Amino acid sequence: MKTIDKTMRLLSFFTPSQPEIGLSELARMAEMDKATTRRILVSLGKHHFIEQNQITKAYRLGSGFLHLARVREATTPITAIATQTVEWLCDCTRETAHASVGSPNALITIAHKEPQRGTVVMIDPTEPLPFHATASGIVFLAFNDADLLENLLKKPLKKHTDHTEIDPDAVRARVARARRDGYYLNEHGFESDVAGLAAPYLNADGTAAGAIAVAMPTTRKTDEQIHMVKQHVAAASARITTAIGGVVHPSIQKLIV
Amino acid sequence: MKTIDKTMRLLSFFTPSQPEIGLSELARMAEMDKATTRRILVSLGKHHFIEQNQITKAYRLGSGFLHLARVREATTPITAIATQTVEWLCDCTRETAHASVGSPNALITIAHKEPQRGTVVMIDPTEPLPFHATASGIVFLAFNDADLLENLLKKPLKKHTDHTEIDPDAVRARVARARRDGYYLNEHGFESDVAGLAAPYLNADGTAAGAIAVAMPTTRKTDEQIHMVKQHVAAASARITTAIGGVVHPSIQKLIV
DNA sequence: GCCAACGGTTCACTATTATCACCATCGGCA
DNA sequence: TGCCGATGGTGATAATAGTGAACCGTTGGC
Repeated sequence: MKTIDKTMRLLSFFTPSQPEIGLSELARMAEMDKATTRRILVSLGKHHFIEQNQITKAYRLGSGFLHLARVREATTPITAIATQTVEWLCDCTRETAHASVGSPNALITIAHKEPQRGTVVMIDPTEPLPFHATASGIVFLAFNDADLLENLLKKPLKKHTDHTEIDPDAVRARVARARRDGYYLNEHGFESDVAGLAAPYLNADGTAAGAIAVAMPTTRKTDEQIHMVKQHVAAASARITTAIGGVVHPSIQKLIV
Repeated sequence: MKTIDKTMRLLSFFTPSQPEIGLSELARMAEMDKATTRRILVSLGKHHFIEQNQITKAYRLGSGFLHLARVREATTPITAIATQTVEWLCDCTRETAHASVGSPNALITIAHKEPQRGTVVMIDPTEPLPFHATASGIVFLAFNDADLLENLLKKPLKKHTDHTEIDPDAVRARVARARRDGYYLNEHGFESDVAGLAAPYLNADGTAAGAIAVAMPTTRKTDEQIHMVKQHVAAASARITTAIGGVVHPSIQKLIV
């Protein structure tokens, strides 16, 4: 079904930071012919999945997704569950908590909460989380098809801080460790002086649907703190997994007291 | 792009009341071959737009829509605007207010609020609003392609109450009146003893994106009440239209004091 | 007033997708 | 028990669909 693959590929280029894209630019990004690109966009437009800015002629996502997201949420209320769980996690750990779902190129934040205290990590919920540079990304890769990881490593990885790991083999090792441990602790990978501890939540088929994580200043990173956060993140992960009909992975189960 | 048409057609059968559908049933509903249906579903699944219940083997919408809906909302924050405006409308009129967006077969509620008082109309936000039986539906049809109306009238219309209008010509007349007036007042069409007054909000190209409405018990329907509600609904409509980059239609503009 | 880039379109060419007949499996029912 | 009719799922050929280089008209910068 190559037509569908191309269609979905096109959709994946629309992001919060680039929500409107012109025809030529989109064709270039997707490495497709302009004519093909346009035909797909027009087709999607007929079904309200794409709209066009009448002035700039740029294309943007349509209202159809609003509708389907509501239907999806009616079946599997992941946003609702995640919001609750993130609140609980933030209250327990007194650190910033956030949950995200997978998309082709990154994780998208669906819920977040910062605690009431002096120094906290602030999160921009519209910013996609790159797989290789975040704890959430590593655990997501660890509990997904190996193809996703390998496709990611084909292209050179972006350095978000001086400490971002961009060596493919090192990333593979991190993913392997996350798979073994059921969680991952990442430091300075996405933002300097921030440590993230994440665990995935799983679909019924055992693949990761997304990840839940705690982000804290590295200055507060002690063994006791990590131990405490790890247990709470694992519990939060298990809670969401169960709620969406998944089976909690043994490596996560054993982290919970 | 027939493949895309078929794909989107399949997606349109997933509704809050029927969020999981088996292969044979879906193929029958869409009047497609089982093999074709399955290939499309598998393709969508690869991109996380469809998931399968491992036990019942039924298909449901995937998490991809969550992500795209967030991107869409980042561009055109219609849900956020609608939520605010519905609150304002409810507070002003002291009646139930709700906003909805168009989908292929009905309108989907994206925001609603009931006022604090004795007798109010209660709304189930998961229930799709049929075009022909609601004030919102009539105004949505009035400010959309005539094809949508004609396709709807091809099939026999469903009677939701004893008073639901199901005669095609009568529905055409109602739509024409809504187009002329910029609003529509519907009584007993969807629920007995409820009157709905709706106005559309428009995209930049002049077509309706959705509708905003007030629902009240028919017992409170007086000329002054209707007049007051009409003005507020028109103002709310104009507010949303402007916020999403549309141009307020003259017939709606003239309703605003 | 040129050039380069844009959005959009065309039509000969070529690839993809549909269909039917098929299989394995499940759950009732006698 | 074994049959029936339903389900999910599959594969090879026939039929239909999608592709893309080259094109047009416009816009905006230099």
